[in-house]
Amino acid sequence: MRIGELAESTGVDVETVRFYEKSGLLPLPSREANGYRSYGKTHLERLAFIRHCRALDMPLADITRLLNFVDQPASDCGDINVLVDEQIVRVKARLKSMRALEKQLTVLRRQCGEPHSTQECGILHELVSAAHGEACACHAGH
Amino acid sequence: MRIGELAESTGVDVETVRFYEKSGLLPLPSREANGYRSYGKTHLERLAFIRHCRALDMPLADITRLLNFVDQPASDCGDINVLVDEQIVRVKARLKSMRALEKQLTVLRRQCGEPHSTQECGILHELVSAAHGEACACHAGH
DNA sequence: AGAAACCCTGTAGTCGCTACAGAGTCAAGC
DNA sequence: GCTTGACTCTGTAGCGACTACAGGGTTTCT
Repeated sequence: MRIGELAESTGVDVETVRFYEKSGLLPLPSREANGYRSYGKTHLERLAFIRHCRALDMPLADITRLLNFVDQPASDCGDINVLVDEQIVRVKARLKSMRALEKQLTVLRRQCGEPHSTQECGILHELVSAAHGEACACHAGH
Repeated sequence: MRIGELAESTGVDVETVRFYEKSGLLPLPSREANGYRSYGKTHLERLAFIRHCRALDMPLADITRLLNFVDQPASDCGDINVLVDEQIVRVKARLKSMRALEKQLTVLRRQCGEPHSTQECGILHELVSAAHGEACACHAGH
């Protein structure tokens, strides 16, 4: 299988496949006589694994560690739990701040219904008031 | 006011202040005889404005546009609404995918309660099954 | 006087790709 | 046989928003 086919069947960009190889996530494939990369089933599975982890927003460094576990079936899996737990903590934290962010933005958006001169724009007024150290509606309630 | 004081009173890193200057967000300050940057109240307010916008996760390019509006008080503010609306759309979309992500991760985490051999780890099993194109619990229900 | 804390410029690193530039290879159509 | 187009190769640079030096100069405190 050439790189284009591998990329196609995993929904990954060709450049990204080469990037994963360079980053050490994908093992070096064998080469055809012309120098083209030649992939097998194991590469396909490994790439699918990587994409699945990426869909869970795991950093590549963590995926590397997971792949090491996959390659050593006899090792203890305790660190895998830790790794997933850390990821959950990260996501939860981001989620919390995103929720606050959404609220702040909608409050801010309400400051200006109809377009008018910038001078009277409630949104800008809000943003500028922060610059004066005043309380602003969008960041008022923590 | 020197750069350290400015950074301190806005909660911004000194390097970040210089970065904002280089990016054209902060106007060039005057310099002391020794070459040190010298800031005034306007810089302080502008920097606070920038940080407030960044707290709303706006890209620097959008903040630049907002600052242009601030500098032209007579202009129409219609584009400001558009800008904020776009930001809200971005945040809502990210929020949605983050929520799905959290769910997927907690499902995944449940696959492995107690540490044991990697071979039997439910988490790895889930992740690997995706590599075989099978349905996985964490990405099962869309 | 000497050390710590500040300031300067400029460059490189982070993360996970993405987008070239410039070249070689291959299959199909005319 | 020759061109066109699609594929592949390597290597490097760019994104966004910083962060972290390296290698110097200046100020401030003791």
